Amino acid sequence: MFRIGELANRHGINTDTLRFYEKHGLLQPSARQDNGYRAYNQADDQRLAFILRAKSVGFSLGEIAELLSIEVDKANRVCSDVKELVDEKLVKVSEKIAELERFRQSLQILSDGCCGGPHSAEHCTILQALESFEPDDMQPSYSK
Amino acid sequence: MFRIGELANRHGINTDTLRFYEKHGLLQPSARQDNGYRAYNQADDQRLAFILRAKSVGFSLGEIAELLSIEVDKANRVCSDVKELVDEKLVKVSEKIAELERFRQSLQILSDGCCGGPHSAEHCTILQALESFEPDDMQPSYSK
DNA sequence: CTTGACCTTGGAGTAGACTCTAAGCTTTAT
DNA sequence: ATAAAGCTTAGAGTCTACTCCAAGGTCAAG
Repeated sequence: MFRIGELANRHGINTDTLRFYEKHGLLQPSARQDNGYRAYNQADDQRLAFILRAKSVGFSLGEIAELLSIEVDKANRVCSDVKELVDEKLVKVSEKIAELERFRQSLQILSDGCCGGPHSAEHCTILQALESFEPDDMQPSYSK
Repeated sequence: MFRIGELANRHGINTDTLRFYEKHGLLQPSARQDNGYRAYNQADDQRLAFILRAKSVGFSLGEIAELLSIEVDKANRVCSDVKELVDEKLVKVSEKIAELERFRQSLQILSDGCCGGPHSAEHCTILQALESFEPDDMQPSYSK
């Protein structure tokens, strides 16, 4: 049995985080001591580890709640239930990467076009681009 | 001279967004009509276009405020002031991409290991990984 | 018996970028 | 004349994942 501070410490997180997870239904302590202190057992510890691993691969707390609901009812769930969640997340992450890649390329084009020197910014190509170019003008041209 | 609705319409945004930008110092209407309505002129329109272009390449509103402060004082600023902001953003975006790439690879490994079929989730490799693997186990192994 | 570390609760604050609501005035169209 | 559309304001709500705060109870050490 661990108290909240011990459990938090074992996992390198804050006690507030544990109370936050509890409030959001991710991790209920299995019991309370007579004095009202939260009492976590081995299973709670493992559940927390599950949560933190899921977080480390990018799942949001909402998605983790879904994963947990399958985990606790494994016997009545199938692989495709689980894989579906992973694959949906894979799509979301890939889309976000694609968006950021577009940003990165636009920024790179802006950066490359600017001398970055001590000249007056009045003719700075970056500002000129932001003043009047269309977004398309900041896309890379694969044709050249 | 445009009223708030016209300006919002021309740029495909919400009037609330315009008021929000105003409150946050990004875009002040150059005048007010006698009835109190906001009156935007050509310069305001161009400033808004600048803001939206900067947004489209990934700048946050705070970063855009910095760009605007250089833009309006161009004559006394230099290229390196501008390029610095772009390059800092480039670093932030690249770091975020790197993080998401790690997520993507971990998720891909989880997905690849699972049959995704109608079998009981009791032996699902994804759940097993989240139950007991160390985060490193979900990194790709470049050695193979 | 006091100090300090730990625990409890409810609730507020943070960041970012809006989005919505309420109550009310103005303008435009019928 | 009236209804619909548009404008005003201040302020609240949304989402995510915490993080902090206040006021107070509990427990071990010195």
